[in-house]
Amino acid sequence: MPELPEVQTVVNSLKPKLKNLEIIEFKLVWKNALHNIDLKKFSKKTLNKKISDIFRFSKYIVFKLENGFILCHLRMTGSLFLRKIAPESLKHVSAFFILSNKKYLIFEDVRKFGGFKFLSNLNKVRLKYGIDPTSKEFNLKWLEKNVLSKSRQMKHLLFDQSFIAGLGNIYIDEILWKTKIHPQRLSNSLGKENLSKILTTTKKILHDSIKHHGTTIKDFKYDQMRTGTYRYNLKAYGRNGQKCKRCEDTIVKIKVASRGTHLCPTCQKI
DNA sequence: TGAATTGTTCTACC
DNA sequence: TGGTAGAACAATTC
Repeated sequence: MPELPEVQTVVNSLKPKLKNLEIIEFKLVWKNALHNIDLKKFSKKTLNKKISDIFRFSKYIVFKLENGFILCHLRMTGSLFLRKIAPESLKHVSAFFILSNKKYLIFEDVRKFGGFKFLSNLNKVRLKYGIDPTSKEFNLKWLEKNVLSKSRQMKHLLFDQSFIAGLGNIYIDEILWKTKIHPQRLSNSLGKENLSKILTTTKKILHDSIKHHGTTIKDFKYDQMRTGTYRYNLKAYGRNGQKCKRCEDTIVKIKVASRGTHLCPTCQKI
C-alpha cells in the first residue's frame, strides 16, 4: 500500500538509473492504465523524449520530459521497476517502457488501479493537492492556522490529500497512536501541544520509514524484489488483537472515514 | 460467494 | 454555499 515513503523509495531507487535516458517504446497491456490520455497521444508525447528528472509529488512518481511530465500512481498494488529483459509473463503487467539503454521499465499492478497520466505542466495538479509533510512549509504555524480552523475528525483530515498530500491509512494510524490522539477527535479541539506532537511525529515517522525503504505489508516492493522493512516498526496498523506497546490494553480495529482504523482505547481517548 | 482492500472522486447532507 | 462525511469506483484475493 504505497504512501509517501514507499513512493519516495521508488523514486530514490529509479532516479540514478533513469536520468537522461530516452523513452524508445511504450507498450500498454492493460488499457485502463492510461488515466487521462489515449495510447496514440501518450506515445506521441513521450516517445523519443529524454527523462531529465524524476521526483515525487504527493503519491505520484513524476518523470520530467522536455515537453511535459509523466505521472505514475501506484494506488494499492502497483510497482515500478527496471529490468534488463522483457517481462516473461504479462499477467500482472499493466504497461512497460523500453529505454535507450535497452532496459525495460515495468509497471506491474495486480489490482490494476494504478496507472499513468501525461501533463504538459504541473500547475493544475499542484493546486489540487495540499502541503507536503516533508517540506519546511509544513510547520507549527501552518498547523495552527489550518487544523484549528476546521472541525473535522483527525483521521478524515489527515486523509484529505487536498489538505496534506502523501499520508495514507498506515501512517495516519501510526501518527495518531504515537501522539495519543483518537482518530475521531475533532481537529478544533486540539491544543498547541497536540499540534507540536503531530508535527514532530509526522516528520519522524516519514523520515524513519523512508530510511527503511517503506512499509511492505503484502505487495509493495521496489527494485523488482526488495521489500521495505518499516513494517517491523509499526505500533498500531495491522496490530488489532495484539497488546499496545505502551500500555496493557489491546489494539482494536474500528471503521473511521470508511477505512479500517487501528487504535489503543486506553492511550487514545476521544 | 461476497467481504475486504486502497486513494480518489462524486454525491449528499447540514 | 462551503464545509464535512460517506459512499461509489476500479479489480482482485481468499
